[in-house]
Amino acid sequence: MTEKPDYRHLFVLLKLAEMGAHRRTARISTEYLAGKLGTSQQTASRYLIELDNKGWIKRTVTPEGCLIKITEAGVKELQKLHSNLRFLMESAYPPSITLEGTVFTGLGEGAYYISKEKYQKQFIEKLGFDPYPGTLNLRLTTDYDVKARSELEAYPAIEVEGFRDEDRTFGHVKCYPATIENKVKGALILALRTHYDVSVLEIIAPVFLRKHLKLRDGHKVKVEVLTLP
Amino acid sequence: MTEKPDYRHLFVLLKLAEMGAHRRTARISTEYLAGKLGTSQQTASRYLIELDNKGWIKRTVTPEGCLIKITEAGVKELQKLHSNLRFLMESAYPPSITLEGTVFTGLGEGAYYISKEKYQKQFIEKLGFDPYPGTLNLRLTTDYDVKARSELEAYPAIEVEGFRDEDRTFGHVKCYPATIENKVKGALILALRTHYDVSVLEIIAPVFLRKHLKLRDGHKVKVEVLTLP
DNA sequence: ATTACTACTAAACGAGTAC
DNA sequence: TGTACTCGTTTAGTAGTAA
Repeated sequence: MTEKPDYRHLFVLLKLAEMGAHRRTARISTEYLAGKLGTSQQTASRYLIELDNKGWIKRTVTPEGCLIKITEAGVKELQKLHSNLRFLMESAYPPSITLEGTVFTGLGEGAYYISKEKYQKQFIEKLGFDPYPGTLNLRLTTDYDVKARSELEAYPAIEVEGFRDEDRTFGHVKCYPATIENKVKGALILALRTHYDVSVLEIIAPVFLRKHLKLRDGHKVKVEVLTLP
Repeated sequence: MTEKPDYRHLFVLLKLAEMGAHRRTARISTEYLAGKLGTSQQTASRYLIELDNKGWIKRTVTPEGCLIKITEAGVKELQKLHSNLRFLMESAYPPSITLEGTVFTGLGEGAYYISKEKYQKQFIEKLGFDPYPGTLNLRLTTDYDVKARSELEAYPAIEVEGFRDEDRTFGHVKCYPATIENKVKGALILALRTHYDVSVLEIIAPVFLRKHLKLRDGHKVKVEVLTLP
C-alpha cells in the first residue's frame, strides 16, 4: 500500500514503450532517448543502466545504439499503472472517503437492532462478518465531515432489507464497508434509526470496537468508508 | 511530442486521485500524503503548493488538513496518461519501427511502376498523397535493421492491389506510412519487385526525396515506419 | 493538531572526456 | 559515430521550528 514506486524509472519505461520496446527489441540511442525525456545523454544512459539492473529492461550495447527490450517484469509495471489509472478514471465515485468523528455514548439501542435475526443474517451474508451486538457512535464535528457524510448517501451501498415482526417494522439499512482507525474492517450503517441527525455516524464491526481500540468518549476516530464500483 | 511532462507532479496527482480528489474535495493532511508518497511532510507540502501554482489542484488549508480537489486541468493530465497507456498496452504491435539504411541507386524501375495509373490511383486514395514517380532505395547494413524489416512483413499494412494490363501482371504491394529523416511523410513499400532482397528498402513520397533532403549515394537515412492499429 | 518557512544535506544532473 | 566514466554544479529532499 505505502510502497514507494520509482516513478522516474516508470516514466522512462513508458517512453521506451512509446518507442515499441514493450513489443520488440528496439534500437534506441541514449542521445535519442535523452531528447524524448528532456534530459542529457548521460542521464539517459544512467537510466537505462538502472532499469537494466532493476530487471525492467534487457539491454545490449552496440556501436549503433542500445538494443532495448522491456522485460515481462517491466511490462507488468506498466500494466499495473494502467489498470490503476483505468480504475480511477472509469469510476464515477472516489475509491474511498475518510471521515473523522468523536466517540460518544448513544442510547444503547444499537445492540437491540443489530441482534435482530433478520438483520443479522443479512449482515453475515452481505458484509461477510457477524457484527458485535452494538454500534460505535461517532459525532462529526467539522463541516467537511458532515458534507462528506451526506455525499455518501448518494453513492451505491450494500442494501440490507427491512422487515416486520409481531410488534413493528424495521427499516431498510444502507451499509458501506469501512476500515476503522486503519485497523479494523467493519461497516458504516446509515438510516438505521432516522431520528439520528446528519452529524452522527454508526459503525459496526465483528469485534467490540471500544475495547479493541481502547476507545473512550471524546476520542477521535478515523473511518475510511469504501465506495462500491 | 518532445515536451517534458513533470512526472513527479503527475505521480503526486495520481496519489491524490487514489484518495478520491479527482471526484470530490478530499481532506488530506500533508503528513498523510507524505506517508503515501514515501517522502517527508515538508516535501508533500511543497508538492501541494507546486501543484496548486500549476493549476492542477485547488487547495484550501484548514487546521484539520488541506482540502484538495484536482482541477479539470489536472484530471485532463491523468486522462492523457491513461489513454496513452491504454493505446500502448492494448495494441499488439509497437507504434512504430525506426529503420536506418544507406542510399543507393537502383535500376530506375521505380518510376515505371509507380506511374502505372492503376497503382497511382490506389496510392492517392489509400496513402493520401500522389507519389513522386520514383523510389528512394536504401540498403540495410545491420542485422538489427534486416530483422526489423522482416518483422514488419507480419504487421498489418495498407494493401495496394495488383492488376494485369495487355502485356503482364503487376503484383500486390504492401505499404506502411513512414516519416523519412523525421521530416517528410511518405511510405515504405514492400514486395513491389520480389527480386529485391531483404536488405533493401523502397521509399515513396509526394516529393523527390533525393533533392528535398539533399541525399547522395552512401548517405545514411532514418525511416520511422508506422504500424497500423 | 496542522502548514510551511529557513537552512542544511543528499541526490540527481550534466559537462568534459575516455573508449 | 556510439556509451558511460569522473567530478563539479544544481536541484530535490529533510530537520528543525515558527505560526
